Amino acid sequence: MRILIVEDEHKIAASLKRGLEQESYAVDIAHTGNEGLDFALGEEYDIIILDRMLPEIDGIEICKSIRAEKIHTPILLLTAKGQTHDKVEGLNAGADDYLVKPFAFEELLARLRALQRRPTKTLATLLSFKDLSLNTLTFEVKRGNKQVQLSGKEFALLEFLLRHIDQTLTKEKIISHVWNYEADILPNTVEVYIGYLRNKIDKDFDTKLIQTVRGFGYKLGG
Amino acid sequence: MRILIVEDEHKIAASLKRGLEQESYAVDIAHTGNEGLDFALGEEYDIIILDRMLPEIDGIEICKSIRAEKIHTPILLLTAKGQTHDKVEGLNAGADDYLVKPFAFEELLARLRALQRRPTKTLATLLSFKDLSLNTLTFEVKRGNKQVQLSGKEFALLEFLLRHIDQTLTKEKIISHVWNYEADILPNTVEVYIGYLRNKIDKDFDTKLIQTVRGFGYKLGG
DNA sequence: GCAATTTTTCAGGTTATCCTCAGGATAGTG
DNA sequence: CACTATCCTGAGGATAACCTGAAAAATTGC
Repeated sequence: MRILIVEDEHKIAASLKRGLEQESYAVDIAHTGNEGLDFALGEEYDIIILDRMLPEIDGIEICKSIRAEKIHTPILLLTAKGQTHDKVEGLNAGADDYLVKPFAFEELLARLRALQRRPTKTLATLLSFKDLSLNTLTFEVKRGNKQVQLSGKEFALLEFLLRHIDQTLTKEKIISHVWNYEADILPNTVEVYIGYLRNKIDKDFDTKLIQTVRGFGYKLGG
Repeated sequence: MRILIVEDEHKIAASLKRGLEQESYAVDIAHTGNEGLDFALGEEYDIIILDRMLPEIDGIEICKSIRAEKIHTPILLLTAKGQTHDKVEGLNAGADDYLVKPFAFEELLARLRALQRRPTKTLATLLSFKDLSLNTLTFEVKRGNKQVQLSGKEFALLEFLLRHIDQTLTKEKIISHVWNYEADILPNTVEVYIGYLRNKIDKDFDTKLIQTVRGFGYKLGG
């Protein structure tokens, strides 16, 4: 189990590290927010312990940044105040649990164990068809063994196609599931996006997966 | 994937929307129960997130109303209290899952993914007569075990015939149902399309399914 | 605030589909 | 059988569906 601690007070950080290593965790320490973010993005941790109050950046911001990078590692937020207001803010920012300072070390251990029990990693949904695959957790898309880079809308459209493999989907249906209410989208926009997907997914391959069913819509097939 | 959020607290709703859009969901927001019900009945959603406590109507009531309209979209109920009593009530009303506020955003994501993994109830869409079948969801048409490729109008005409199996349909009736009102269509056009259908459906088979009732119209029979 | 990316619209070319027409086939009637 | 209303069908122009390059509009990142 690998743990990252982001905490500016050196003494506290060091004592946590010692205690956790005693429990056979592998511990890294970052003393500033930026450093912490670098570690979190660069290495793979099983849990991140994040202080709410940091010199440069707010812990909440770090938390948001980590989530924005699609990293779903469980985050435990440490905070000096115990107001529920703070708690809600932290949870909304993407933290998984929340501990008020000062705390008993045993309490921390218990929370860490609870976070580890959480089945977050098993939740990845893998959608696939033939040699095309899409991971809704990591946003990775592959055709064959080649990684494909998609934009947000392209991804959403492909996900919708993959969730309805044996159906022919009309442009209207696609619009109503991939776009929201206030988006007023022309059918042609769907055609354009299908074109983009074809360029990225079908262009370099012999078997074309995205099929046009003239008069009805589109479907995955081949 | 399209999500409806019914939540009266604007801040929470907005922050959820932002977070979910980051995850490539298409999100609509309703701030009152009535508005939420309108959205749920009028649009197609893949998931509905429903706050338990709403100003006008109780979330539970919205939930019941949605189910009463035969809409089987997965519903996730948000509630401030964590009493099991509430939980049971929510699930009885037709909710599929249940989350206590405040919650970690990651937790919400996990629940949503779980709800999406459920097999969606697809309503029966198969029209058939003898060994002829038509699927309105996939737009597939089969005669015997042979797939038949129809154009849009041909499909619409055959669907109309299949929905009125015992009736003899006049050309006028066919025109007014298969074409739209302002379309000014000659009766001969129907004859032409009946011909197209016969070529694709009856030509290679001994028993002819499309019958002419001279002076009155056409019907499926044989 | 500016550059880069993404989203959306627009205008064009291409092609299957749609629809009409005209002439031929067929069924019903006297 | 002849006559007529009705139906069938091959041919072809009009139409609408689809694709695509490019540019406008919106969004994001620095």
